[in-house]
Amino acid sequence: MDVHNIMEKQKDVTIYDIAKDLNVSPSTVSRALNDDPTVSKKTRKKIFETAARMGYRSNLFAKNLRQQQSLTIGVIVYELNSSFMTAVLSGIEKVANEAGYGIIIMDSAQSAGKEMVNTQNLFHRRVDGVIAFLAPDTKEQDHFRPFTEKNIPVIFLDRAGQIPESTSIIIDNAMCGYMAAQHLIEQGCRRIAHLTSTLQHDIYALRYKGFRAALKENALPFDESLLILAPPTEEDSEVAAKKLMKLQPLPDGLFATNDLAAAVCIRTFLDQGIRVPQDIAVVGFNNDVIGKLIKPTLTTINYPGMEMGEAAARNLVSHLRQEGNMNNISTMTIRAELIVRQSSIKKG
Amino acid sequence: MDVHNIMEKQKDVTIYDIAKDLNVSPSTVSRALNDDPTVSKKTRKKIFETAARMGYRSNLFAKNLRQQQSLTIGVIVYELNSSFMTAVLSGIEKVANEAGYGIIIMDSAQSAGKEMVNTQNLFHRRVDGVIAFLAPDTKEQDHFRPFTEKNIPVIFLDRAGQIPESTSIIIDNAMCGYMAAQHLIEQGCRRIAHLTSTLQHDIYALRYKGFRAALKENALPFDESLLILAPPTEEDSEVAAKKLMKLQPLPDGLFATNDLAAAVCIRTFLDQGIRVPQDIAVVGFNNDVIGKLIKPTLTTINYPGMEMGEAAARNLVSHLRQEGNMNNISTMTIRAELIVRQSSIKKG
DNA sequence: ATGAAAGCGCTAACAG
DNA sequence: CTGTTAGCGCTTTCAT
Repeated sequence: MDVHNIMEKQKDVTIYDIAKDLNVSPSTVSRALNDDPTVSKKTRKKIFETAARMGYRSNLFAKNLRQQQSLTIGVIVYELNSSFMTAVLSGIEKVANEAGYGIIIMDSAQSAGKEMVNTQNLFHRRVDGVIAFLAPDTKEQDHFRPFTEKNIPVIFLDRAGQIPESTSIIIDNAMCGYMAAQHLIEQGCRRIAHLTSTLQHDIYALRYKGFRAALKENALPFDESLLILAPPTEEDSEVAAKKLMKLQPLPDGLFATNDLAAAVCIRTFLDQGIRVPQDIAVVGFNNDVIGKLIKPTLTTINYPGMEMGEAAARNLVSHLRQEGNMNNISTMTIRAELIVRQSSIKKG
Repeated sequence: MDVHNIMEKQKDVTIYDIAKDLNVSPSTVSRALNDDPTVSKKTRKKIFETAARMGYRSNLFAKNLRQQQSLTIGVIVYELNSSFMTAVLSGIEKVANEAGYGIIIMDSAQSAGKEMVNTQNLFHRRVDGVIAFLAPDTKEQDHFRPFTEKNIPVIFLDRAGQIPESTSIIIDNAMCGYMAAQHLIEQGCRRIAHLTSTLQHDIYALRYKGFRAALKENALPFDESLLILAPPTEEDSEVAAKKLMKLQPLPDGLFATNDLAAAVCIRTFLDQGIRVPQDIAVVGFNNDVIGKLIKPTLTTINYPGMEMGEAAARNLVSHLRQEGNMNNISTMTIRAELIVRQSSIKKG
């Protein structure tokens, strides 16, 4: 048996092989394969046939090396398992693919350190552009500098980037906070608690700001004990829920900036005999699938992932194509809306 | 010199630039940068300093072109938004990164067509190896042939691959089905329904087989009306739940092969006044986070994603390194276990 | 310990 | 419409 051949790497078919086989020049083969109209139909056809027959695959490395571009967009996310992220990703992919770009996804898994590694990785892979969700604990953004220094466009989603040359696509977080609070107030809530991750980050700070603004407009008091900070994990949210239940008097409303956190709170409340929405009305954030499965179903803010992804990719592609009509946008704001379900309805 | 270049794309620093700057040869620079011990400490140090100062980044395209390898593993998944997938991905990433490989993730979004595009894409990107979750509607696997023909190892997860040279990492689905049924029987269930996606696929067929085996062992009857087929989406699962509720007499147990489907069923049952677990005990599959948040909490089969991902990556890396000690494994089975929660407990 | 030179596979002037 | 040629940036013999 030919034991050796099994271990050996197959030699690849190149355009030279095709050229030799057909007695044409490599350039003609290259042109044909790239749909250059100057190649005659006849040779074109022959070339495609031979390429298929010989099992040719183009060598992206050589192509990229030569063309100084990778036709690839790097996407950095801070998590993968949320329907929001999935929606964003599919939006990006759709637009990018239509424009001839591939995407490569890197997950920072909630870690600023990993995010830094990912940016370096993408940089070395020479992506033509970057779409990034900053990790929750990312402070400064110098690790994106290498891109902007090389004129590689960077688009930030969700959290606005501080790099001047970059574009950010966000929602109006203050408005969302305002809507959530206003809705709870309309349902008769007078003592509304707020559960959020951290006020260090603008998205949460803004939601909180809008929330407070609504309270103020309605002349409702708010004391610091009603503000609970906890990462949106199952464990931390449960601890937060218990803190909420200890408040005297019990709040009659809760605005949580995360659906998972809201769901865990509702579960914990119900376990302790606190009724939702009768005793506490709850509003979440993100419109994750989970909100439709828990009892009561969860009122939430729809964070339009697909639209954001599409907007980001479209913007990036136009940057890359130097189309110029979108190049000077520094911030785009996507519309988000309140989805009312059972968890907040006190009034019929 | 061309003054216009200032506005144009930055020219990259190459090893030639470093070499010229230091009056050494490009080969020396290359060697130094790759930690070749034959380079003297002194020049080595100088080279690293100059590289950093000049903002050098190695050109992966040139390197890959030269070395005929990409140091990249392609990962194809059929969905992104499940905690199972996330766990698998992080397992893969951890092992791959430790071994010096990058990973590139492609989402087939439940579509065999997209899966085919993704395989071609990875093939052209010349990944050194592939880890794949087949899409639910993938029938034959010829699109993986190009890889095996070039001796590029392919590892299938979840669903066993049919390509002879490939390795598959799976769980014992029949055993899982058996465990689920056995548990329900022990809880006193006598008329157990089964909700699954399709019996076309071995994983579901095997779960069903194990389930039936347990019934038979306990001399319990099963008629075809108790078998409901539906894709594990929210909408389809709701339709399925309604079908289940129409059965006469009502089943007293349900084994669903997906946690989301199980959750939707429970919600629908409760909405109609059917109690869980008292009237129907429910067991799901996957151990998604959702199972801990719904009321009652969901008994399920823990599908150990992280372990599967690690096993897959470890196996692949050893293939690539020709270590030989794992090369002839065709199937690895990972242990899965039953996690008992409220939705199935009829007996204290 | 270092250098010279060739070549990985491709594309893009330029020349017919 | 097609061919010739040079070179993208890197690694790797082979030579010194």
